[in-house]
Amino acid sequence: MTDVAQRKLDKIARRQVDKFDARRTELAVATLHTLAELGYARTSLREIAQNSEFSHGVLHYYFTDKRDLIVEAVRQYERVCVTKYDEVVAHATSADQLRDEFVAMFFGTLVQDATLHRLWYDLRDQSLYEEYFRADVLEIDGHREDMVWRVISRYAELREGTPATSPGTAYVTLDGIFQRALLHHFTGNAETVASLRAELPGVIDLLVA
Amino acid sequence: MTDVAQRKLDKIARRQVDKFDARRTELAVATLHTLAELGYARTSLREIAQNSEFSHGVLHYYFTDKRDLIVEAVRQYERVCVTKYDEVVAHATSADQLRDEFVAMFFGTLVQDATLHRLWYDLRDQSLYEEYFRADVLEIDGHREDMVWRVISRYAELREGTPATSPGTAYVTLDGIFQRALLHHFTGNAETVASLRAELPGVIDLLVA
DNA sequence: ATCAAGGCTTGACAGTCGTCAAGGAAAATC
DNA sequence: GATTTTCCTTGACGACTGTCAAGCCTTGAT
Repeated sequence: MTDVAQRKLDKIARRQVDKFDARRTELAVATLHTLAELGYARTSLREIAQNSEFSHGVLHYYFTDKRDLIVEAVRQYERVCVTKYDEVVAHATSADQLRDEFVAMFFGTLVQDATLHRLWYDLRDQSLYEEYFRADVLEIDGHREDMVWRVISRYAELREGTPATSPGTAYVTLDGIFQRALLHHFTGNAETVASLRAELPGVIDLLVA
Repeated sequence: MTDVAQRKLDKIARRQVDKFDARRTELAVATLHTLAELGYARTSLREIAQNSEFSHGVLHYYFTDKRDLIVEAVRQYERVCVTKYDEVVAHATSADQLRDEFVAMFFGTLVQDATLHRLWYDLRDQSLYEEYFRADVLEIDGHREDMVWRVISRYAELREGTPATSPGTAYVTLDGIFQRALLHHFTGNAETVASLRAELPGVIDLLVA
């Protein structure tokens, strides 16, 4: 086989692989939405397929089994959710501005992406029962911690102070507030969410005092 | 019917009710253990029955359906887990003692009752998907917050200071640390758990500074 | 134009689920 | 001791699950 022919075949192969991967992520996204809507416990392959434009059989063409599919959906989640606050950090010129915009985005995504956040906590806890995607969960959790730390350390910088806690503690504190706000958001308990929002600036200050 | 006969009947009726309730809680406890072991997603009625001394049919004699059973199991969890730290608070005579014993019990129950704690987070998140036991979850969450607040406010008292946050913020901070420690405990990541333990006293001080 | 390969649908499989009815065993009542 | 009531088991039902094989349709290569 000539070099030219070889290169041509490679190109074709690559195109096929690209197409294959594109379909995989397409189906992984459909899976993510289904999971966010129904939760891990009640998500079935047929339900996932109904949220895509294909039939249920196709899932076993692109994925070896359900686990493979869910792992891919989890990784898809990661791509969506771990750089949320970076633009806020990037263009904030004062501490107050950073804090206010962070709070706004914090509660903005809480409402806007509520089902997706609900899913994250579901998946993180499921990983305590089934090991198969725990590594991915830990990786995402680390990225979330990094994301929070970029905000807090930048805020300390603008305040000309230093963080009062480790990155891990800062993360779990803000994440705990987020979880609680999410619970009361789904309960329809708007005033509790509002009071959490009112408290958040003070907590941030506590983390850098 | 004479008064005596009436009272006798009442007594019998009460005994039957007591017996009925005793069986109910017995089965609810079996349900709780099954849930802790398998998680909400994979817990079936037949599996629950196998963790009791009865067959699967009996569950529909004492409970109207699966939801009824799970609600009762959730309430059973509440009875177990929301007074853990009260004895520590009661007999601590110095701030340092209270803090040290709290930390010890915090990480003691983390390891000892790990599967039960894992279940709590599972149930709390499931209540975001299905509303039927959300009220119970909110009630338990409130009791956990109260429990933490009894510790923190007493600690502040012994330190002759005042809490630096609201009860809610204090709770979610400690709970966030607990969740993270639980995750790394199940992962087998002992050094991360140890470093969270080393950090905890500092966080407590931060909450009352 | 023919043929092979890839992409997708359909339908079936074995297993599990919650639910419930029929009936046996045990206990309480008379 | 006989009879009614309570308690529990067994087995079945329809629905739903993940998985997979058979085959159709489309696409691209020759």
